[in-house]
Order: sequence, then structure tokens, then C-alpha cells
Amino acid sequence: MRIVTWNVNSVRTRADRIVEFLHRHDVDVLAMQETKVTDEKFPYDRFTDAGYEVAHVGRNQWNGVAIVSRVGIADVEKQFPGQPGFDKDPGKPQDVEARAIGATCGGVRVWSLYVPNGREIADPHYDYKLRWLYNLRFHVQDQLRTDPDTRAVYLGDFNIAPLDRDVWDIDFFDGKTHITEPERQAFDALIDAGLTEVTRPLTREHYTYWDYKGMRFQKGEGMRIDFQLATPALAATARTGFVDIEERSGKGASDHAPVVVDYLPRESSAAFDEVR
DNA sequence: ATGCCTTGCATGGCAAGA
Repeated sequence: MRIVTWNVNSVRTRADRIVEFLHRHDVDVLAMQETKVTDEKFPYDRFTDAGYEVAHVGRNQWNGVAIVSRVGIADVEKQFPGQPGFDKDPGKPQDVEARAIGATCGGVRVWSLYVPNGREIADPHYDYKLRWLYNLRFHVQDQLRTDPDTRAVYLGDFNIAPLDRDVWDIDFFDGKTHITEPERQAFDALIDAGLTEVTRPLTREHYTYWDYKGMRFQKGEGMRIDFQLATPALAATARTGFVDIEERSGKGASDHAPVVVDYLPRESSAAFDEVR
């Protein structure tokens, strides 16, 4: 089963090339981030016409996450349990943003995640980002405690570069977000909870994102911030993967590239283990 | 160069991205 994560930076602007991408790479499940559209205005027909079902949550022009699947979509959740909102005024109810959607597709629990950017280290959004990640960790722990054999993947735009080599110039990021120790610890906490980041060993590409500004893509100056974090049962079946650099290179591309992973079906995995 | 693109929107100069 081929599962992809892709921050599309507007699903309406890029509907043509997203559908083209699904066909070109024979995709089973695509988790999108930054659809930048409300549920009402989502271009559902473009995907249903192509043979996919859609689950989406979008409340305004910001954020927005979706899952499109041709292997079924069941039990949709439009936020993860315990997902915090942004509370610029602690006295008021938190605004839970459209940053997480979960659905079961072909026996895999898929969570499309758009982790808050953090903006500046001194900005309240930085604390929001850390809080969001730690609450996600608690959710993952709960899921694995309930069912250690669950096949689930938490994938998306994590807005964290876990290693220094995940950015083109670590000195450029001195004092900036995405590379700070607290952010990396929050990412590592997801790994400590039992997840495996499966894309790094499967692709030779360094980066998944290149800023539009300053010809960053043409200069090879990117960041590795999009990932697929799989539970043990699913991670054991990850076989091949790649970052679709060509998709990022075209005119009118998103600033993120699709990150693709092929997982063996549950049956094949059992057979494979027996053969071993 | 507190910039450089690109998006959506009460289509205006913003806000936001990373």
C-alpha cells in the first residue's frame, strides 16, 4: 500500500497537479496539509471523479488537512484526542485549529498532521507548537497502550528539522525555530513513545521543503521537515520510499515535495516473516 | 536588505508561512 504525505499549499490552486500526481504514482492514500480551504469549498469532485474518497477539515483560509484514499475511509476524527488550541487569551476558550484529521484506510489508521509553525522562539505560537506535539505524544502513547499491534501512521508537516544536516546551513537557523532543542526533544518524544520515522532510511534525498524566496530550490537549499512516523507493526512493513523532487521543480509547485512510502499489506508481511 | 515568493481574502494591503 502506497501512502504519501504532502503539504500542498492550497488544494484548490493545485487540484490539477495533485490528481495528476495520484495517477502518476499510483497512490493509495494521500495525506494533505495546508489545503487552505473551508470544508464547504473543498474540491471534492476532483478526487471522487478520480476514484478516491475524501475526509477534510478546514475552517478558514489557514491550515486545513485532508486524507484522500482509494482503499476506504472510515471512523474519521477531525482532531486528535487532547489536541490543544491556540489560546492567545488564556481566559477564553481555545481555538482548535484544522491541523489534524484521522481515518482508517485499508486497515491503517492514518493521521494527517500540520504541526504549528512556531513563528519566533519568543512568540506564543512557539509554546503552542511544543504543547501541540506533547499532547500528540500522549495520544500516541494511549493508542499503543490500548493496542500495541495497531497499524497506524502519523504523517505530515512536522515543522521540525531533527538533525543539523536536515537544513542546508545550520548557522542560518541560529536563533530561529525548527532546529531548537525543545522542538527536537518534542519530536524525539514521539519516537520514544514507540513510533519509527520510516522515510529517512528509504530515501537518499536530504530535503522535503524549499522556500519560494531566494531561489532556494534551484540552489539546493532546503529543509527536511515532512515525515511518516509509523507504529511498530506498520513500520516493520515499510519497504521503499522516495521524495518526489520532480513535483517540487515544476512551475506552480507547492513549496513542499510529496514524501512517498510503500508498505506491505498485512498478509504479505506475515508471509514474509514466515519465509524469513 | 527585519528582503527575496506564494497563498487567500470583506480584492486590500495584509497575514501567514518556515
